Amino acid sequence: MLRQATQQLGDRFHDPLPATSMRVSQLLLVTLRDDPAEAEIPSHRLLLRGGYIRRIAAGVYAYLPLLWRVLVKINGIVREEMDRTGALETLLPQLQPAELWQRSGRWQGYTAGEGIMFHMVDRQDRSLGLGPTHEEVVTALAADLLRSYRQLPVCLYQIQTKFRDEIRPRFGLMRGREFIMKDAYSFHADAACLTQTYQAMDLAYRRIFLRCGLRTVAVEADSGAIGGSASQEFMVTAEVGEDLILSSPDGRYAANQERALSVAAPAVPLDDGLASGELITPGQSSIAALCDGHGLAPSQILKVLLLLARFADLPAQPVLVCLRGDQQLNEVKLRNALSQRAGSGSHPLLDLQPLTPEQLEAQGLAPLPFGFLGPQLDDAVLAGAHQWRPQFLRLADPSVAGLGRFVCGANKPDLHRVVDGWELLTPLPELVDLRSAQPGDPCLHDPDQRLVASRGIEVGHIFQLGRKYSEALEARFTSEDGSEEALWMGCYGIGVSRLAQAAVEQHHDDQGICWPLAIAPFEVIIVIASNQDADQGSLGERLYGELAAAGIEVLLDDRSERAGVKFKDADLIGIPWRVVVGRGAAAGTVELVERASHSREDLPAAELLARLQPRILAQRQGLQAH
RNA sequence: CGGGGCGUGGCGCAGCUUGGUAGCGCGGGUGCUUUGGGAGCACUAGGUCGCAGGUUCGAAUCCUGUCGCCCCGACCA
Repeated sequence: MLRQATQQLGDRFHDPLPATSMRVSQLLLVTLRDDPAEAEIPSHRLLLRGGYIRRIAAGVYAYLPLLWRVLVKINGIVREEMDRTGALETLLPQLQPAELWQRSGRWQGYTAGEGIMFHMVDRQDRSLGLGPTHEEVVTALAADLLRSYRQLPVCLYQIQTKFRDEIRPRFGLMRGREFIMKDAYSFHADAACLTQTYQAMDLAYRRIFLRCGLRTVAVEADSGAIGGSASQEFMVTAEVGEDLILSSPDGRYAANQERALSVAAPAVPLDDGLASGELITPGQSSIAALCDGHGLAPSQILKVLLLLARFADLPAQPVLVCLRGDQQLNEVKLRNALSQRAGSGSHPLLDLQPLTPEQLEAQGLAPLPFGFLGPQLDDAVLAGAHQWRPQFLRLADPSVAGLGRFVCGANKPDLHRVVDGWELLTPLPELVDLRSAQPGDPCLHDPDQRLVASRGIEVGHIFQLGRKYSEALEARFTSEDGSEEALWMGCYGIGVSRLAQAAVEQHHDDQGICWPLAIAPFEVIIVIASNQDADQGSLGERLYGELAAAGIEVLLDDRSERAGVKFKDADLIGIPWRVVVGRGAAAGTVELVERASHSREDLPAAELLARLQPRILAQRQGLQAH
């Protein structure tokens, strides 16, 4: 009786072949014929249609069995390469006490304002957060475990689900509120050792992405909310990427636009045609209108932006920014400049927004002539503000300091002025790099090189953190000379679930996904064209057993569907190699098709393994390092 | 958070303007036929039209509120 029951179960749960093989009939494969309305970009559509993911809530997805196999493979590659660097795998808590984050000074910044940390209060009234990253936890651990320079360096890593309450989750796994990330943290006795590990991670990352079959580019990056000095991002190049990459054609420079530096194109000199002093500009409140009205070039105009910065535990700070008229404000650079000036540890920047007439009114201040503002705008306009600091923080991009004569607002409606030189302005703003580098700008390293734009999906980011967290959380060790010092730290992330989708974005066609073999859920799919045909059935089964026994990850489409359905599904889910057992089965021949190239050949079934195995072994290596 | 859009069977959608008690395609089930690129015919199951109020003899449809989801933006006025 028991034996009979086990036999019945046998078909379904006790396939005698290795676990690397699988029958489609038992895979719970649910593909969609129509494009789901929610998906915009190809990779998102294909993952939904191919039965890889299902949405559970905004930015929250179930990873179905096929995708899980992909993720496990990516994790495997990540693990091998991290282990190769000597890093140690761990698993850290997702539920983290507020206290740790308060000690690092990030609790407010991550929970208030545009904060991205999910947080809650437990029944004992303790505040907790769901980990968006693990610097605090790992540094606290390091403080506990690391005492002597003899234990250093050490690197811990984990592959873990992270939580971020994104302003706008989008594109499926690309920007989710829950996602899988590999994060690593290294600890060192000195900066030189940190640099060494940082470089080792750079190499490990390049290997990881090559092995995953991804074309990536490494770019200089802003270190953002994580903090620290040097930082580099790894971008999967793709049209739909959310990041703008600026790079030089000679390959010597590449940076995220948030961070990119360039030489501003020279300004057009302002000739003497315009008299110095007041310039009547009725209704000309924009750069474009001003240029049209007076035959000016945007680079001859100095524009003024007013913003309001809110810091924790400080009055709101009005900010006056001067930029050349043809340049764009880089908000990331501005935020960094503001954070530095406020002492980001104790007073993190919570919010930065353009100053509005409504806000002025709410402060009990007189309206300002927006569109006609100039750098000389007096602090007196802020006098009597209810909650603001009554002085502007005045910043200017260096490109304005190079201007000779220029036009700027006169701080009166419908009026600008022509100024003979930057040094005539009072009070003189502080010069800080605030402009966005643009495609076409000359490069710093070689002005003959012009920046070129491309788009990328950030799949990895490495940072030299320095001692920011170890100092805040008092993670110290005893150095060789007996003194107590804060640990030097680095941190290194890879978005595993994002990487899986980025791979689809880079490898697909009209019919579906074309997985790089190294991360494909299966390496080969055997399609039995007609289940009714005994020859096909038995040959398909035989090849299935043969490939599986040879250690190849093989999927057998044994469903009683029509051949067309199976072909469509095979293309959609994107298994790299397809073996069709069809009309030639009786004569012992099969068809071998490569998914990505569509190349096909007929061959005797007896030769299949010998033909396929070398290619699969080669493709498991991923892209070759160049 | 600002703007726009959408919530109708598992998926994709129509119906709403002009209220009268729900429909199409795909998918599911059964049967017959078919069988190398998402088959055909027949039968069949499945929806209190996101939710809550309101107007009305009567609401998927009109009004109010609310929740959810998607897209754009959140920088130069």
